[in-house]
Amino acid sequence: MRPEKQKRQPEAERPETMSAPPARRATINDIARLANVSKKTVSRVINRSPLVTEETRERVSAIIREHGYEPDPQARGLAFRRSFLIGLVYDNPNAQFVVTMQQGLLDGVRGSGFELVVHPCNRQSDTLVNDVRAFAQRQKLYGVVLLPPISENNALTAMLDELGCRYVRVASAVLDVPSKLVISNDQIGTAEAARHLAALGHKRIGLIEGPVGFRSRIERREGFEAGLAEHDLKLAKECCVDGAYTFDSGIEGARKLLSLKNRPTAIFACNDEMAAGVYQVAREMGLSIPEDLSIVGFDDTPMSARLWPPLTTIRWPIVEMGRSAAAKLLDGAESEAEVPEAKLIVRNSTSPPKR
Amino acid sequence: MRPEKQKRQPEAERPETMSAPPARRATINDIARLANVSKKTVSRVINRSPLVTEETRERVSAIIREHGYEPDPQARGLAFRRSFLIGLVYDNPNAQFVVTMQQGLLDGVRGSGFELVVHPCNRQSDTLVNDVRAFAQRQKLYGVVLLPPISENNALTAMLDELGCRYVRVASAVLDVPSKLVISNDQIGTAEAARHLAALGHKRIGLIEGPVGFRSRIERREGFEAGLAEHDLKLAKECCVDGAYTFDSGIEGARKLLSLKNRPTAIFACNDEMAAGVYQVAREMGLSIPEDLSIVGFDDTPMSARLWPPLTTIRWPIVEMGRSAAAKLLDGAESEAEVPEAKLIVRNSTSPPKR
DNA sequence: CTGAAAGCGCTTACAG
DNA sequence: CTGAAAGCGCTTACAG
Repeated sequence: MRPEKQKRQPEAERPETMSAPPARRATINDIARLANVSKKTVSRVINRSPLVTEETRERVSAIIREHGYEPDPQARGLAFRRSFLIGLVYDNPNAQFVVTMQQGLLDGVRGSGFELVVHPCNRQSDTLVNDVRAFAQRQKLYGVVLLPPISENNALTAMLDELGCRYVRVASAVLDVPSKLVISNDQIGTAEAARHLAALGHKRIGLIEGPVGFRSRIERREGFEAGLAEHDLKLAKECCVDGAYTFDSGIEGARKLLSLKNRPTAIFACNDEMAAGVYQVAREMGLSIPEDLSIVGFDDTPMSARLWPPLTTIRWPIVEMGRSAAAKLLDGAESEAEVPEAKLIVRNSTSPPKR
Repeated sequence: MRPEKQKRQPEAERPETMSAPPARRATINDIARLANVSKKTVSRVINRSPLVTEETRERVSAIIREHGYEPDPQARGLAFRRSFLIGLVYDNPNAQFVVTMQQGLLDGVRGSGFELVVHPCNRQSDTLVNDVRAFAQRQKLYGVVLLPPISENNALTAMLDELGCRYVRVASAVLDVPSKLVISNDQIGTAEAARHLAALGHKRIGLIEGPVGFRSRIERREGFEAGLAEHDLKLAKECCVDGAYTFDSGIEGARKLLSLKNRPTAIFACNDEMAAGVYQVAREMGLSIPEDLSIVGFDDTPMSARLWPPLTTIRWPIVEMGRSAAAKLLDGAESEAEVPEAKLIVRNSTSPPKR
């Protein structure tokens, strides 16, 4: 609360070039008067109530259009006891993912009168649930979109249920009912990556996993193993190392894998950042990519195409997932927006193993 | 408007696990009753009006705290004829910049009760101004933050003035009064980059510029030339090529520069994306970095450190700029938040020229 | 199918 | 310094 601020020098802030205050916008009362109906009837038209004769609806609609009337979301929200705001709650270090998701959500929300309010937060914080509760409660959010990994937090969704606040989770596994879930199907992409490497002839393959506690860690690994299994390949125990979806953890993981006596001819890093770390270690060790080492990432960030050689990686349909999340929030389960599958983008970081 | 949606199966959406509806939150009336004052007095306390005795203020504040009362921003907004929402209006392809800026803005807004509503838009669209007007008007935005390059659009700010909607522009040049401007001082960073290259002994230096029409194009170039001038160096005409802040434009620019008969020993690309394009061309041509070609970028995106060799680039204080923008919007000109200067991050893409 | 009254939770403008 | 009344622009619950 910093409300006194707006009272300070209220005139001084008005630049001299400022023209007369803008004409008052039409309200529901204006429309009602002009249409010769009660405001309640205008309200019914706004809210698409069936309890209006076609003729009345036409007349009122015409006047609404004519005057460019738009109902005030604030007033409407106050009466509805619910705002027209959608909260985007996330704790994701991947800026590209967040911005792309925002774009998809905004796509899905376009023309609906809803707005997107961003709310980054800290997964580690022990006030996380209370923070989000305060946010949802204070703004009387219409709904919330939860991005991974905090979309996996059931304490969060339990709190939202308690509040009666809708939500949609974007997640890599079936963590909820379909109407509250947009699933990323990481397995499909990682299985394809595994098939690709196997088809190239790689037998000994390294895996740098996501962080423990992230659902995507499990999904990506399982998909990858399933893909290998189709080629009767298995991941050697020593060829699996932990990662944290960070560049540094990719470096660390690659060091471990590439210092193995029998070192892998290919490495699948569970995201592009870690794959970039593998590049770095390969360079330090004088291994050339892909001749000495094939590398596959996950995300298809812009960076992946800037690396040298350009990285083979998995692209997932983030924009479409965002659109779908918005649709589920606004329209409920009824709208099953199409979300294409993740797919492998083959570039130049993969080739058959030497010899 | 899709208001009928929320009426459909209102019960069905309530999961069975859902506990009783949450206790009604305290309102101004509850506090007034409990404190034995009128709601107007509570309102005065909320709004830090001086017209309340210290004793009354104490008593009311205690009850507010005790009940965890928070005034409803929607109701307050309706009465104030202004919301507590800040619009972030941008058309910037750099996801990292946008997310980092969001973070800074949110930092600056924290605890104030204001929220950030994202509104990406299209610079090219001829309905841009009307789109933003509708947005600001409909939501009765408290204020708007404009990111480059649309922060340079005076039609936009004129419209906002006309609406009486505060704004702060984030821009690379003095485009407005200080209270409405957070300046990025690109010149400081690019001058340093020039000095760095000159000090290394480069004489023939190439420049890949930003897109025509972007103010940062001019600023970055001028700073760079100023830095060179300190070492009595000048940019050869044929060594300046247009860019568009995209990877592809960096490739194109680098091709031109590196096919010059007397080719530059160093290239300054006006952002990291274009610098990545220069890497690519250098590789294609068999030039090694930095031995055959030194490269400097601008932005210090995470990618810049993943390139090989890691890119020397200019880091600007995006978070601090965001904080400053929020402070200016909320507190007015009075708060002159500190914004550090841009600075050169020297990595391994620069060295003295060969021979 | 339509509307008058009351209310959502605040603040304004006016008294005192 | 404090408060009763009216109002912000909508919707709810209730009549008819």
